[in-house]
Parts: sequence; structure tokens; C-alpha cells
Amino acid sequence: LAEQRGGGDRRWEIVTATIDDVARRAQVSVATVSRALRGLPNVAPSTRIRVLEAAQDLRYVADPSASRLAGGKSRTIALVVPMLGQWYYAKLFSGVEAVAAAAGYDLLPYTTGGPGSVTRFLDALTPRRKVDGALVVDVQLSDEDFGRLADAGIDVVTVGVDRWRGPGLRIDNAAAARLAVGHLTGLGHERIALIGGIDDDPFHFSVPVDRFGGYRDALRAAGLPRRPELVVPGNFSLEGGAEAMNALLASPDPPTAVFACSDEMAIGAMQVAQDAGLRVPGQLSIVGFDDHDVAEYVGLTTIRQDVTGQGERAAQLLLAQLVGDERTEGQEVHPTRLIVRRTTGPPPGTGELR
Amino acid sequence: LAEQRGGGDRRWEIVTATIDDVARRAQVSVATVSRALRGLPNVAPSTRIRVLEAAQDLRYVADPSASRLAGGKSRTIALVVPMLGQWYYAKLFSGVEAVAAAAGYDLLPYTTGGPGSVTRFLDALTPRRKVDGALVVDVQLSDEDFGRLADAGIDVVTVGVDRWRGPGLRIDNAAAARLAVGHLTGLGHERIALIGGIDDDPFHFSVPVDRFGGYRDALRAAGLPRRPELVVPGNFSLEGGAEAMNALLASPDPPTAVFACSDEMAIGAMQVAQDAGLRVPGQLSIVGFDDHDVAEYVGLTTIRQDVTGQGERAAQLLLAQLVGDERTEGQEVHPTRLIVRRTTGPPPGTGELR
DNA sequence: CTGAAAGCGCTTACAG
DNA sequence: CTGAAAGCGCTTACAG
Repeated sequence: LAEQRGGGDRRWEIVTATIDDVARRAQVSVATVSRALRGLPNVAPSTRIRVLEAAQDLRYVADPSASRLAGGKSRTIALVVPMLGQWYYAKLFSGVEAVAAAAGYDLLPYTTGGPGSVTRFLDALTPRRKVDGALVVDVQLSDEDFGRLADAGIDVVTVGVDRWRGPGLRIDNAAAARLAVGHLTGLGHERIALIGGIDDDPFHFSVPVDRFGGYRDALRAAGLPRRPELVVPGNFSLEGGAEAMNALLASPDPPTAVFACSDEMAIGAMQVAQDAGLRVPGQLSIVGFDDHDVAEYVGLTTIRQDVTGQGERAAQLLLAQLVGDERTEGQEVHPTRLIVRRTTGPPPGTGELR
Repeated sequence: LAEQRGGGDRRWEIVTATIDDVARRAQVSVATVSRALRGLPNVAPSTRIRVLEAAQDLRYVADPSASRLAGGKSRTIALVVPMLGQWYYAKLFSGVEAVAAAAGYDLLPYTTGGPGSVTRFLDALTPRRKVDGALVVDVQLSDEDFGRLADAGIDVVTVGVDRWRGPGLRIDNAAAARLAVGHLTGLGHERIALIGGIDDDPFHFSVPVDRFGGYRDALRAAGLPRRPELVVPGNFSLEGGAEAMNALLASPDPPTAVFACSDEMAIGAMQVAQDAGLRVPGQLSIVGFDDHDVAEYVGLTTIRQDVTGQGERAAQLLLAQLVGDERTEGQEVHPTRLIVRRTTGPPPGTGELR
């Protein structure tokens, strides 16, 4: 059905049916074809059927560029993340992609990369309304940034963004951290380290800040003093976790337990501890965060969150606004819970008498 | 500089400069603006400078939909993968994204999901030439499929696709598997299991087939008999690896070594083995494949490949075709190498006398 | 319920 | 080296 035109010495090109072809075959105007195919009202049922059949016969697919240029809708959403390739973002991405694809929306990933490039992404997206909506993940936009998106008519849903009253979802990082550290204080630990944020964080993540808050609260609730030397950055990577653990072990009075703000950091830390001859959890307890796929297989006690599910839900929220024009204001708080495995136990010397 | 128009009771919309605005400001025609801005020849240097300045003053950005409709180029490439969210694809993705973004290209991810949806993706991409090029990863397209893409004028670069003579890259899976299994036979193992492919594989991955071939060759080279009961599927997941190991341990005569076709399967298998009370590598040796981020931290002996680097390179190959019109025919074979860590040793009873 | 026509913002022969 | 004009394939008031 795809005829070929040209036939000179150059590469042949497939000619796809245009809206004109469909109109001719269905014996109506292009305006009617456009209305019928997009399910708009004011089309006689019999006409609609004729158009639908003609379109199917010709395998007609509307040219997205032409639609966008004429109508302003691109059926594309942007996924704005600080980086790709990390476990968390990969999982979130796959959830978003599945929902977007099912709804017939294209997905445009944007990596903000560094601090300056938030502006770069806004410049790329805003002026031409390349996308109908944007899913902003862990990127702390200013009010002005959100304003630019709104002015451009781009709907926004956030994941993990504080100080934004618009639609979105996040977890209660402080509460989750309290849970993790409370588990350790409950076991009797008194010297509990935090492997957390990023020194000189270019992204202004709120995640490490909030988890630090929970850590601090849990110590206070247990009546424990806070020791600044036990709080070290870990960059949310395996390497960072390993380095952090090395630093902690080098201190004059090392911790008996560690709360790492991601499972990747926890695994890095655990490895270093074991290499140093420490038994886990006999001599050192470790709690992670995320419930990474491998957490179960290394027996890591951790805080579980459903990242893929969050991605799916966020995409649904955005699509609801785009398609149904439903405005869901406010932030959903998704659940987290403590999964106790084999890396936590009472501190050494407590008499492991059972 | 972005004026606002409208001002009724509805949402205000930002008005961005169009090519007409730039033309007026630079006192030339829109045709000249178009040529000057895209770096085409036949523009007087002084004119070009005037146009460039005018565009900058107005923060002009060409509307991609209009460009695409008029010119046929979309400055977008598709990344076609079987799935997202796995370590391998996430890493590859981040490599591709970095290069594409740097070149000013948008990236459109397509998940083929199941067998039928290869057609679905072609239907979505082909008729309207939504993308200029496609990076096809691990998806075994038929000659007809490749033909459709070529007819639509879409340049293709593959990663991990056999039986395709066009441009692309892959690793030598058979050789890598021989290396891994040869390491085990060299240590004296005679009962070596393979945790590999997928039963009833919907994607027709060539990866597991090729790695199985290498396994078989290595056994033969060592003069060892092949035992079908030691070859089990693992689905390339942690869970699959764990199940496979359970099955192997339940057999009457379990292996003394395992070659798993991915690190994720290897880690799942290792966990099951340790839970069953087996010492690794004392009683069971394990080799993985990929050099996953966590491999180093669980001490896994494995085959290393540079996945992010492959993604970057593949994107460069595709962009070279798109931008410079350089046709790189043929497949690059990227290197792999054996990384020996702490999960492999001589088989039990060999006298670990060193 | 339907159609003719204008217009979205570019690119590309074609003339000059 | 530059410009006037046609055209890419749609959507959307506006009439009827």
C-alpha cells in the first residue's frame, strides 16, 4: 500500500498516505478527517466510520510535526532527571516509559547534568513547547523555573521535589531515615554513622538533607549525642560508600553501626568493612536505603521504596492532566518500610547470647 | 525579551521570536536567515554576523516541528532496546544520551517489550520519519525490517546484533565465554555449569546462544564431556540466577564451578550457594559476565566489558552518518577481558595447598 | 454535521 | 550572494 515515487537514480522513498489521501478516499474534506480521527464531536457516525475505514486501508498515521505545528500538541513528555545510569533513575525511567508508551506518548529524556544545565534544559524545552508536559525528578527548580514552564503551557509533575505545591509525589525521607536509625538505636547502638550526601552538591538534592534530618531526630529521640565526625558524604555511589567507610574506620573511635542513604553506598561500605576484617553484623551493623535489586542477595537490611511504581504513578498523574485535564494538586506521599535482613544486629560486646 | 500577547482572561502565553522577527531585525529575508543560521554556504560573512546577532538578541530558536515539516530532518534519534531498567541497558543508555545531548540531538527511547512489538515500533517510526536515525540494541530485526528502515531513510547503527553487515558494534561473546570457562578448566574444574539463556526467548537474543557456544568450545578444548543437566536458563536476572543455582544444587551430582552469563545471575547464584552452606570459592567457583558496578564489591570474578563506552561509541557512529554522512560499514568488535577476583579457585579436594 | 480557507514556522528550488 | 514564493501536512475558526 505504500507506493513508491521518484524512481530516478537516487534512493527511492516511501510515500505515506496524507490526510488528503484519506479525505479523497472517504469522500469528505480534510477538516472532517481531522475531526473524525481525533474523536472530536460534530461528526456523523456514518461519516466517522467511513473515515476510519479509509484511514485504516491506507495505513494513515498523522504526521506529528504537522500536527504539532498546526495544533500545538506534541504528544511528547519530557523526563527530567539529574543523571541516568544509576539504579534509581533506571527503575523510575522504566516505569515512566511503560505508562507513556501505553498511552501513545513519546518520551524525551533530559539529563540536567550539572547546576548550569537546568537553565539549558529550560531553554531547550520552553520556547517551542517541544513537549506537552514534563516529569521533573529530584531537580530542585526555582519558582521562576516553574513559572517559565507554566507560561509555556507545559504541565509539570514532580518526583522527589520539595517546596513545590503542584502535583507530584515523593516519599517521606525524614520519617524513613528515622525508621532506619531507630532500628539501630533499638538494637542498642550508640555510635551510629551516617553515610550520606554530597559535598558541595551541584543538584541541591533535598533527599540527603531530609534523611540527615531523620538521622538527627532518631539520635535525639534515643538520647544519643550527635558526633559530627560520624557524618560523611558518600555521593550515592558504591565507590563513595567505600571511601566513606574507609574514613570512618580510620577515625579513633569507629562506629558500631552505619546508616547509608542508598543501598549502593551501603554495599560499598560493607565490602570495605569486611575487607578490614570486621564481621557484619557481629562487629558492624549496616542499614541501606532503596531496596536495590541486589540488596536481597547481599542480605542487606534496608528501607524499601517502590521506585518503578513511583515512575508509573507519576506518569499517570501527568497523563491525567494532559489528556483528561484533571488537575491533581498536591503531593502524594508514597510509603516506605524497613526490611530487616542479615546486616543488622546488636552492637559488639552486648553479649550476643541467644 | 519574551513579550506577552493575549491578555484576556485566559492563561497568557509567551510569544517567542520567529524567523520573521529575526529577518526583520537583521534586515534580510527569512531564506537568508535560514541559511545563515544553519551554516549553509552562499551567505556573505557580514550578513551572517548580522543574522547571528539578531537571533541572539531575540533568543531565537527554530521550531523543530516546522523545520522537520519543511525540511525532513528531526534531529532526533531512536534508541531501540528490548527493555529498560536492567543494569546493562541503563548504562548503555546513559552513554548514548550523553553523546546525543552534546550533539544537540534528542533521544527517543523505544522498548520493544515483546516479540510482536518490533513491528509496532517500526509502524510508529517508519511512516513519518519521526527520527533521523535509530540505534538498535540486542533486537534481532529481520532483513525486511532493516529494509523498511532503509526505505524510510532512517540510518541504523546496531549494538549486539549479529547477521547484519551494516554499521554497528558488538563484543565477541563466544570468545569471552571461552575465556571465562577456560579460566575454570585451567583451575582444574571438570563439572562446570552454565547459567545462561532464556527458555522460549521472545527476543531471539543472540547473546546467550553465542556464550553457550563459547562454553561448549572451552569444555571441548579441555577434553571434558558436556553434561546437558548442567546447562540451565537464568533469564539474566538475580531471581533467575538464584533459581538456576537451586536447580543445580538439587541435582545428584552438582557442579564445582558455574559460569553465569551475567553478573546479576552470578550474584543470585552465589547467594543461594552461600545460603546452602557452600563456601565460595572453596566448594564452588563462580564467574560472571559484564563487570556490573557491584561485581567488584562482592569480589566476583567476571568478564569485563565497557557498556557505557559502547553506548557512547554507537551514538558517535550514528551521528557521524547523520551529520557528516560518513558511512562506516561493518561491525566493530569491542574488547572484553577476564577480571579474576575472589569467587574462583581450584575445585574442592584438589588440595588447596599453597 | 460539513467544507473552504487561512495559517502554524520553517526549508528549498528557482530567479536574479 | 539574496529574495519572493511555494509547499511541507496538519488544525482551527468561520460560514453555512
